[in-house]
Amino acid sequence: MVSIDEVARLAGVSTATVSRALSGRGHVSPASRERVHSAAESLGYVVSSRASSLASGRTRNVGVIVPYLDRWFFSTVLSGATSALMRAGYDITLYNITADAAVRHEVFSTFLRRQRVDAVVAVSIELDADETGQLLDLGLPVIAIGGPNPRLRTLTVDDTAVARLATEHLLALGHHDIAHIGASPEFDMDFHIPTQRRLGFEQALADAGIAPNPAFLEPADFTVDGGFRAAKQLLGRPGPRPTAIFAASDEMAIGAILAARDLGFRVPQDLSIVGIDGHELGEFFQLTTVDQFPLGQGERAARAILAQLEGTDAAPGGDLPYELIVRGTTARRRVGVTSP
Amino acid sequence: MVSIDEVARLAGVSTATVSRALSGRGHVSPASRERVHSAAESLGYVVSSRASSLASGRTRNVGVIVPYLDRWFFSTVLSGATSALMRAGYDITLYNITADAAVRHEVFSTFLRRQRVDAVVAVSIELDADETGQLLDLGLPVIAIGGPNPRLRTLTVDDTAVARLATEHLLALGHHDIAHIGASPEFDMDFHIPTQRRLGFEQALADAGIAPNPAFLEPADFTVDGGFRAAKQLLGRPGPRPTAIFAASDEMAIGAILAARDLGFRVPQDLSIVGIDGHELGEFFQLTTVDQFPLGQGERAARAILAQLEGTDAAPGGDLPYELIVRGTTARRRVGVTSP
DNA sequence: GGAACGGATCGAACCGATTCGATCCGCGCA
DNA sequence: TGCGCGGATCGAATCGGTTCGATCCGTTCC
Repeated sequence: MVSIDEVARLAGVSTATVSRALSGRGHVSPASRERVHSAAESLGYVVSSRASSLASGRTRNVGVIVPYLDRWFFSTVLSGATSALMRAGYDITLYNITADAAVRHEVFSTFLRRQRVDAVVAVSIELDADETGQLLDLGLPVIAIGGPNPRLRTLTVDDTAVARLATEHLLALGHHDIAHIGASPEFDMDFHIPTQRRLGFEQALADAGIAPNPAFLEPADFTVDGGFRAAKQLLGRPGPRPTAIFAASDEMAIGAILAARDLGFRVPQDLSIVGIDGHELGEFFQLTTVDQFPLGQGERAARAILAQLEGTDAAPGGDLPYELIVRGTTARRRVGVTSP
Repeated sequence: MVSIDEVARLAGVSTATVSRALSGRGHVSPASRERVHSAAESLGYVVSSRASSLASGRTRNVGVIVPYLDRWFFSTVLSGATSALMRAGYDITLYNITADAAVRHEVFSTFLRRQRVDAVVAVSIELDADETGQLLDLGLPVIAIGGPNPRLRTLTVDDTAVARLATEHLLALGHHDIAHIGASPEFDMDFHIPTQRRLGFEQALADAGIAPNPAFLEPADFTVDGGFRAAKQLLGRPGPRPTAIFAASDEMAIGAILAARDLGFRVPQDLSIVGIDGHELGEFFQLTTVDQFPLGQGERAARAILAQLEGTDAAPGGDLPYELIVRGTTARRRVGVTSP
């Protein structure tokens, strides 16, 4: 490997000047700068991050913690974050916290403390008090996407408002008998998002003066299959039947569409369905949804971290955008034909 | 941050001994080892990878290059690789080569040369000669998953054999009129996998003495939507109609299932459909497929790299497993009812 | 009993950059 | 002409570990 000394020799300057010329810090005459750059180029020299980070304390590397890699939502956020960071010249070190509690603990107690990263982005992770503390202890810029955490700088979407928006869309179309596929009320403590979405749903109903029907609350696990099963229950069960379904994720909404078709219900004529997320398959299924732009979430997190790192810190975290995308799975309630 | 000197002082030994005790290299008496470990623990000391890697040349970090993050197949391979590497105590630095040619070039010419990684795993990337050369120049262990590359150690599945297996499954069920959704013959040079799969398809037909029907070759882009459109063409067009479809990916196969339903064809009674990959939704759609265990691919790549890094290099790359999973979307051809 | 051996330990050189403080020099101004 | 100032540059200290070579010492074996 080429070292800075060879570049210095070839350019006829000291290593100090090479360092300043290449990093852009401190004064270097245009002539020297040019000589250094062409010497570096002709030798194929790239600054060793090992040495550079030891001496300067900067790594040009951002740690990203994700709970799942093989789920569409998370990998999309990650994709947005990585491309923005790489464009800025940063490397990304990936910490995949999947399932295994031992690994998860190790990440916070060891991996992150190796001084390998300049900053940390935590994507949609429910951090407990210990983990939050360990993150803070690093003394680095930290951004958490998702779930509010008062001790951390966060980028959050208002999950309750999102759910309310989806529900209000159905209400505006004349639906009263609206079912929800998502969190079971007992799940409350563990994971915030499903619960927030259920609360938003209930708020919207309450605002419209509609009493919640417990039979219209069907728990599911946020997968297509889960949505499919839940919808089959809602539609197949004897007794009153909803005219619309609000699913807490697009995957579940897609499952619900397929279940409805299976049972002979036409969407949206017989049943309206709305989801949340902005899933890549939403377009294909003509799914009405509240998009929360996961790619954009990753990019915003990256920009926020970069702003902190470069010192031009303007944005103090903030709210993430969302938007109702009306496509083909929702329609006005058909009066008089609804409940056969 | 705690440094090695503090640990040495607390344990009453030299920094050299601390280093040997914690890394497990060289001789340290059990007593000293114990004192060092408990000193380190009580101080919350973690070896600085900056300093350690500069001094030793080892980073405990593996670079992983992926072409897409937001596609199921790649993120699943990545997930398998990361969890295996993290379990072994390695960090993962992620290089996402998506689209942008400038970034892609930068990765090979700069990012990877920063001496940040001990080894590189390239996931399903078609590397050109330059890129292969740059990878080799790093002088590090490199493993490529996917596409054969004579200059690199690779882990590959025999794409032609996989496609042949899928096709032979349909043949064995009595189908003669089999369509293929996948690569167009003109695409040949760019990307190997679609072409290999088409060739396997054609080989299997030839072996069975069936002349290929150009009208039964429908190009598509490996997405659900692409498979959907392709199947609509195949099934809706006037003229002879296939009794079975072999799609070159599960996503396209799922699109084909939905298209068939749309048009009123029953799967598998009227139409058999088989895919490739082992997609997470395969189970839900009861899709018959040739699974290639992407999670396992990532794990195997990780193990191969670890073996090279730890010196216990036994496995010289090799072939990846695949397996026909017969579920509900394929059945015997219904004699006499096939072509209305 | 002494040489040979090998485990335990230490001091110090070293990895390859960054950056502080010092020196040098040209220029403007009194 | 002399002085002060600031840009350009350099030497050397520094970052925090790892590891080489040397020292020390208790065993084993002639």
